[in-house]
Amino acid sequence: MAKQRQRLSDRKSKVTVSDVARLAQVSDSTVSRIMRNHGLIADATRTRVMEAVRALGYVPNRIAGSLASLDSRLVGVVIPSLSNIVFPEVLQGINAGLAGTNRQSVISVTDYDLDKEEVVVRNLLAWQPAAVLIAGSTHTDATRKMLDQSGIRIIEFMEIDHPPIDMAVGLSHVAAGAAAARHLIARGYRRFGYVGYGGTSDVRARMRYDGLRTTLAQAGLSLEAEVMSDGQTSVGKGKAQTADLCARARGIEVVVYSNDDMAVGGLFHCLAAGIRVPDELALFGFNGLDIGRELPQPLSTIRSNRFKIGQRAVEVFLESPIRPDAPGIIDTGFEIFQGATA
Amino acid sequence: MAKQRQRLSDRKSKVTVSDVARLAQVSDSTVSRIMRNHGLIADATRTRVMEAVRALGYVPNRIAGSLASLDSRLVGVVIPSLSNIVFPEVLQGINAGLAGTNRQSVISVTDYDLDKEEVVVRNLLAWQPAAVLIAGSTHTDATRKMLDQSGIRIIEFMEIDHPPIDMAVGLSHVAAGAAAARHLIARGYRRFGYVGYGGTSDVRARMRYDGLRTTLAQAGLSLEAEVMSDGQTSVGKGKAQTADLCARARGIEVVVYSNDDMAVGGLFHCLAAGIRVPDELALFGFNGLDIGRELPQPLSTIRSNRFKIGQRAVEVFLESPIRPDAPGIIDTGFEIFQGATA
DNA sequence: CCTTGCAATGACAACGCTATCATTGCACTG
DNA sequence: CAGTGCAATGATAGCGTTGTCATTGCAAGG
Repeated sequence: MAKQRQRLSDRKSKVTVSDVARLAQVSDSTVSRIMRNHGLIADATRTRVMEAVRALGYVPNRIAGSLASLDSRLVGVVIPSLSNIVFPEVLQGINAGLAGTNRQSVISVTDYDLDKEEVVVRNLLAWQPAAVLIAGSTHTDATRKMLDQSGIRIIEFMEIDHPPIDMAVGLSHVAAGAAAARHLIARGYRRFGYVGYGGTSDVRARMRYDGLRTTLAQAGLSLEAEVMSDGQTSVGKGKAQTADLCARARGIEVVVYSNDDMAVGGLFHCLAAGIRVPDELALFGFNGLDIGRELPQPLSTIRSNRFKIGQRAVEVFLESPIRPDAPGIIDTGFEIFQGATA
Repeated sequence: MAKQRQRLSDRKSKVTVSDVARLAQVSDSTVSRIMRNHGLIADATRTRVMEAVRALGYVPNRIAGSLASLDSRLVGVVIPSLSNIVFPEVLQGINAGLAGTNRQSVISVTDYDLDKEEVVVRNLLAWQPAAVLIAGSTHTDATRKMLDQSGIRIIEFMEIDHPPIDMAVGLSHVAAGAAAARHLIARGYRRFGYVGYGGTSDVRARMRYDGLRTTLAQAGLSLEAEVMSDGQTSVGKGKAQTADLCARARGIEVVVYSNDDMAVGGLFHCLAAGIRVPDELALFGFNGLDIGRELPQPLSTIRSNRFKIGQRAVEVFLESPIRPDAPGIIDTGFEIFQGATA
């Protein structure tokens, strides 16, 4: 005779398939099939079972289901930040792509910390996701190895400047920085300043910066003044750092910003300080945020398409859930927005 | 002799506890204990097992673990939107509260749609979360029933104007609307306009609106002009609707906005149209977003503390993971920010 | 009336881990 | 040196589903 130990003394009185099956006078299998809409079921049976489901308030346990079917229906998403609006925008694209699918996203935030990213990825993989969508291509070796060995689809989004583990969806930030330089040079600017944030932690901002500098150098130009700060982007920092730059440097014609938040702050400084934009000082951002377009003078910037990046990343997975032999890259591009500040 | 069917022909060659145990010459139990840091383990054994873990690249399967321990370590989070920056801010607070815990958040978005919320909640509960943090107190009956019957902690955040299922953490939006009215009346304004979004879908914006109107009415005043729009908040809408309102209404002294996004748009309109703020037209927002503070004139508004709301919501759960007998309310308050636009 | 074929349902072993109880071995104690 | 206590480890039955195979019952066909 079996021991029948009480596994957990305070067992939650959870309703299980068996409870439903008993009430509806069918087997567990039938209930399971009905809940999953899978296989042939007589109408009468379906009705009877659904009544039992409602009567008992049965909610299938996806944890057990995932274990049994070896399919969690989860898509892991790793982003560096929630306070930088671009990532919620990507998440919207991801959710849009996932809508109508039976898959669900699980989001983790790394705070731009690669060690934290490693922890976060390990925890994510423990949930046996069908794919991982992760921002950027810069990871610790251990992270990269885990992602690679998982065998599932790994979509690295936002940037395509580095060789991906599996697939990269985004834009070239080096190219974007270079394009900004060429555009501004073509518009006659020669004396450049730079205002940025994130120091070394925001790799993509850094790549744009590098692209900008390199292209300026090729034209015999340079950044005559820069003000960088640590931590998160903010309009406030953009404002303060622009004030700082104006105080320090003479004769700067145009300031390039790491992104639109900072640039908006720059414009606010100019408005408050009575600096005429773009005549006295021109401003150029990056991202093409909505707010930039609504400013009294539309912000000159480069538009990236975050929503599309998220959506496209999901599509890649949905179109081929199995990792292909060779890595690939999808360039979602970018677009210079003329605006009125540069 | 057992049948030993091959469950899944294409079995992923996953590494399991047993593989690790075999390599390290210990039992499954010991590996499990080591992975969970639970129970007494000899140093030598721990080292040997961890080596095996590394050698095999073992990642514990939390789905199996959750099923066995009947604890998913998940906290479900339901929010209406990602594009309204306030919700990512709450998420940050939630993540902050969860940091250092072994719990993980799972986020679902409803797009301000109560039917979608019902689906989303059902899917969330299927993952057997230890708690659900959900924005707002307005749900379908079915949603409310599911949440209630789950027996787990249900923290409704953002608003405390309705009786909660279990616990509500946030502020009274009716009171905030009323406070705005009193503040502006005290500052001498008599002729009010309103610019809002979300129609009926953003219940909290609606409550602020109601609080405002009621209090104005008590003072014998009313909203002389209003412009409402559907869908998501945006600076652009605030700008356009303010232009609209200015074109339509004469003699309005102050415009109250459903929130800061819209108000910032309003200020941009005034800047572009040469309307002097607050002399010709005063503006008053809601939320206390960072950007409002950095404007050339700081936006007059009411600060709510989204980060704190998220953090507090998590704390409630962590402090008592079991649902108490009686519902409760935690008022995180709000604060009028004088600013320079009203 | 006996096959065939198929729609409908049932039985039961996985899935990978952990809670529980059982066992081992060794340092002390008296 | 038997007895005691405890640190360390092992064995195993679930956890609630689902995939697979088996079975049932009934209509159609000869």
